[in-house]
Amino acid sequence: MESQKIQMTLVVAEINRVNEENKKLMSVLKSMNSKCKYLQKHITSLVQQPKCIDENEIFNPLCLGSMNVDFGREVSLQSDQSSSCNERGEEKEKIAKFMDDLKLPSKKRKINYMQLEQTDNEITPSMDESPCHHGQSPNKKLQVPNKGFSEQRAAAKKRIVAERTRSEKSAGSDGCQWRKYGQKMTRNNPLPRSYYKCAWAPACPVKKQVQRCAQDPTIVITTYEGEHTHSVSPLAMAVMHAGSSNQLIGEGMNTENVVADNQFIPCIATVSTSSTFPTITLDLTDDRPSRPSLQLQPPHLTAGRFQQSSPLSSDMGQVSDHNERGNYSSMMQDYLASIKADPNFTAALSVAIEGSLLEMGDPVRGIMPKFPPARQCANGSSQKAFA
DNA sequence: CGCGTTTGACCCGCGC
DNA sequence: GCGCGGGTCAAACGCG
Ligand SMILES: [Zn+2]
Repeated sequence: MESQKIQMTLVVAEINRVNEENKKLMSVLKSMNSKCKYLQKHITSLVQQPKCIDENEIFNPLCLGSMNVDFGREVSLQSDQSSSCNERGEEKEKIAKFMDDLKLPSKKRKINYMQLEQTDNEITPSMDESPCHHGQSPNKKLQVPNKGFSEQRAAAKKRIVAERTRSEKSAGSDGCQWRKYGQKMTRNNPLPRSYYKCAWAPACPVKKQVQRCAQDPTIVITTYEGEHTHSVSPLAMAVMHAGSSNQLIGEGMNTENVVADNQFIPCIATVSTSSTFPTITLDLTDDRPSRPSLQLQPPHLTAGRFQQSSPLSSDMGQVSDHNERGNYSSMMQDYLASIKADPNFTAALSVAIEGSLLEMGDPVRGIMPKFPPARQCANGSSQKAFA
């Protein structure tokens, strides 16, 4: 009898706790919905504006602010509405001044700008030179010559997202499985750069580069390139699409300027068009204590669906936070990240979730996105798998 | 022994 | 044409 009473108390407490969480979730969903609406409205208005890029436009970095935003379909963002095409002379001067401010070797200031189309944009990492601000320096490799536009444009179809994280905050693991295939010392950074390929599917073209910041080795800059050819975990999705799903905070002379206000993913995505190409940098180094760090290791990993020895285990992988694995909080973050990654899905999901939250106790079970099965990379030589 | 990582070699594009 | 630098390859290595 006494034990039943205790059990009853526990159950009531649990119900209360779940109710509280439900309330929190409801408010989060509402806020996310309003943000989604705002973003979509914003995008719609931007898309309706006439493009200021024409076929002959070579030097107009302000127009290069147009970026690839993947909201299920690809749309274009003109990141600076105020800069019209009529002001190019003035803007050119600004750019020249900015480049001077960068104190780069003269050869590196020689920039060729490729034209960009709505679905044809490249978001570059500028992780070389890697100062601890959001990388803005032009990268030699990323300079695109005027010649060979078709090739460059084909290459530009690759989506590139740069992510800046603190290593001690689960920065390296992002819900995807990676195999390291190279490491290089780079000219402008005493710390090596690591090269990873997606190991979930042999044919998946996605690569990522990981480099620690020279001035603050705890900061890791991760650059993702390409789109997964397979379904990925919501976390990977969130990272790969975070440039569009996170609100943007501007810096530099031509950035999308929206105050970041995200309680669940402490990420500031910076879209910088001050350098050669627009850059999306996801700043996960935010230390605001009230905001839990992004749990980049999805909860399903705790069920042993991944190999213990992640490819990241030797370097960046040591940052995975085992203490919080599998707890409810991280699950919620994963879940929210996945929702944020797909705004089109958000509205429909939120209605369904809203209903289910009112009826059910568990707000998460049954609505987690489907994962691909963990793949053992056991098909012979790891190198040959990508030959 | 299998698998992932390491690391020197190689390739390629670019600037001079 | 040459040198430099970044990216990739692949044999060697190490770990479980
Ligand atoms: Zn992949």
